[in-house]
Amino acid sequence: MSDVAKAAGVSRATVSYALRGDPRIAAATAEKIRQAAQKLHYNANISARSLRSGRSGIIGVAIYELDRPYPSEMSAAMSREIARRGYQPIVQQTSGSKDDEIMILQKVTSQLCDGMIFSPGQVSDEELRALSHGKPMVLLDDISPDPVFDSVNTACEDGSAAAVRHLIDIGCKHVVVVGPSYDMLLDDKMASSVVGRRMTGCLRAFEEAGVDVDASNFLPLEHWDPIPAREAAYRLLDSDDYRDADGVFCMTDTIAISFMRGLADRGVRVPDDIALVGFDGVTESEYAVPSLTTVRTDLDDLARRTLDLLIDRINANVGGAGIDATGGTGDNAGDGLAFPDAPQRLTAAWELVKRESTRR
Amino acid sequence: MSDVAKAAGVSRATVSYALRGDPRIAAATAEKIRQAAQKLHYNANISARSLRSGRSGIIGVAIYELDRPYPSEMSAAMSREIARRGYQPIVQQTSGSKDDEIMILQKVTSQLCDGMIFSPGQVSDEELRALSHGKPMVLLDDISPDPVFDSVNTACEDGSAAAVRHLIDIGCKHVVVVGPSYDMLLDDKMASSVVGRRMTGCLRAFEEAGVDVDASNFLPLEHWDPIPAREAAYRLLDSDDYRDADGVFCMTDTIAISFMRGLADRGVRVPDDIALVGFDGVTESEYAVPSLTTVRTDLDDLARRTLDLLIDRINANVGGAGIDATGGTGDNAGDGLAFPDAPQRLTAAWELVKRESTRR
DNA sequence: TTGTAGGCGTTATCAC
DNA sequence: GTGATAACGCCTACAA
Repeated sequence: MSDVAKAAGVSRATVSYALRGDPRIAAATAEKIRQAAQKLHYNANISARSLRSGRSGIIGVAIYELDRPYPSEMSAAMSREIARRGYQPIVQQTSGSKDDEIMILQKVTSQLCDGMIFSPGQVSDEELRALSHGKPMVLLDDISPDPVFDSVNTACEDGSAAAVRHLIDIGCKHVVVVGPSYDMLLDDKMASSVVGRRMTGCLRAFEEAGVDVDASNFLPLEHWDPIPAREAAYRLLDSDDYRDADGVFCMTDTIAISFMRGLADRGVRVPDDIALVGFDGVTESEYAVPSLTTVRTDLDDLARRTLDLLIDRINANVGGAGIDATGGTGDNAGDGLAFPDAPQRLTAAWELVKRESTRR
Repeated sequence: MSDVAKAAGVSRATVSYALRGDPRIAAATAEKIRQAAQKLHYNANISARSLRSGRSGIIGVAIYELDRPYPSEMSAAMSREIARRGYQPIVQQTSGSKDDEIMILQKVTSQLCDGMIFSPGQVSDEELRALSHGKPMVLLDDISPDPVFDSVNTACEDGSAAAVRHLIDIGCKHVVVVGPSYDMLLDDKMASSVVGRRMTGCLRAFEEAGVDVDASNFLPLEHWDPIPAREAAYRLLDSDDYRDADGVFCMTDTIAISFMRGLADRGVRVPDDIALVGFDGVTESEYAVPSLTTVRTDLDDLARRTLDLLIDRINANVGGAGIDATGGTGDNAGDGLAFPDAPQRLTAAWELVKRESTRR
């Protein structure tokens, strides 16, 4: 910074002001400084800035299973939206264990980032509050009963209901939901977990159609992974309970595609013998053979809503403008409106995309 | 840190030493300090550490198109391996433009990270050197003629040759390679680009089989994306040049799966009418119907080799041990061997996985 | 084996 | 509108 100051014939403080677009600096001076910085390949040191001001201009995304289509497409959408708002995105994988989630939050995200987007796996809301160090955080698909943070959710209930309704509409007599166990109905987490809310949606659709529901309408999956999902198809075909199943709703596209592969292993035709619906709307679902009907979450809308919330909180924290005065289109939803302190809870746009797997 | 020092009854310096496992501190003292830190939820501030020592304990992965299966599976593998070695992984998406790649390197990766793993799109090796600020970097699939950095590559030539050979072996009379254009042979970048090297492998296989090659053996693709790949299938079927094509090698699995979808749109059967081979070995390839024969890159091996190189360079930079004395299994390949200064160039393990798409 | 002191590159608070 | 100066929290000679 000293070098730039010298080259531009000003003091270091002036360089700092000019580079961050402080209006106090004369336009001509600022331009001269910017050019000097450019020529010297100068870039402000993030560590120093963060140490001194507590702001880094970085927003972090921490997500489970970066190698699966849905999380990776979601991270990509978040990254794009973060960059569009003049922040630097970083993505981190929370590979399952609770300790790992905690470590990521402690060691990098909460320290380095001005705000975080987190898809909680194991950590509770209360623990998160302690780990957040007071930094703004928006949670994804967090359904805890009394939320501590803003959150944006996928349309678990409505989406699942639409999926099951669609199967019934096309004439399925025995619809099976792959993922949750029937016993879950007894669970007190029905309202506070993603599975529970999706199951609730399914039940609503069954009820509206006048379908009586029992254990034979659910095929539980220990892990929502490709291998168990593929094997679940064998279980469906081998068990008497599901013998007349003619429609299946899988709780994620990845499950649906693996399940479909399992059906293909046994020569069962989709949609002729069994119709199939997924959830997420990953790219893959469009290119599968047959292409997969699915409840598509609008990831761009999800990202937009998430960042609306997060950036409002970040600005509320300091009561000022963003760190990068040059970058922003500055549409921080709701200018001038005081941001409410109570955690907000939004739902991303979605649609039922009808494709070959339910074409009859 | 002062609080921890007070709680443990030592000075701040002692806390710093103890927490990083400096052998000078007595084991009992160190333990006492660790417990105090734990109780107070103390974590060293990365910004301050990085500012003072130049080391952050973070390794960055910068990669193109985080929302595609191959890059996302690769990032996940890298993240796991980075964590396994006691560093914190962060992933960034370089969404295409050269400016974006530069910005990512300038603004965060090169500043914040002790080392970087980069899959270069538009930026030249020389530009990278300037942007790296002397920090170690390992490139992925960088084939520049005189490399500046270590790199780890996929088996472009051998893998492609194996793919084409396999198609010929199962009896294909007219093999078409989807991706590069025949004109590329005239290009001087044959040896220094991924496409070029994969094409070279194809040509070798053709030659070894005594097959004469012309433009009808190549179906060029403007962008290696699903939509153009799907349409490429229509082009193949509609053009007289490819009328008798009975085997297709696609340069990535994503292309192959989209291409296969295009064939299905026209009712062409795989493998009966046309056999198909992909490249990468993404999870999706195993669950496609029919499952896809592919040249699978061993991502764990790729990650291992990449981090062997990178961590050796990081340690050479400071001539010491890793930042986290507790974390490492410490198998930094080749103990005691002086690390050569010349850029290394390694190739990841791979295998041809034969599946239904070439079963005849 | 432990304590002391100075500085890493910024930004914020003052004067001017 | 600009310049001097003191922190931010940590690391590391060096002294004890």
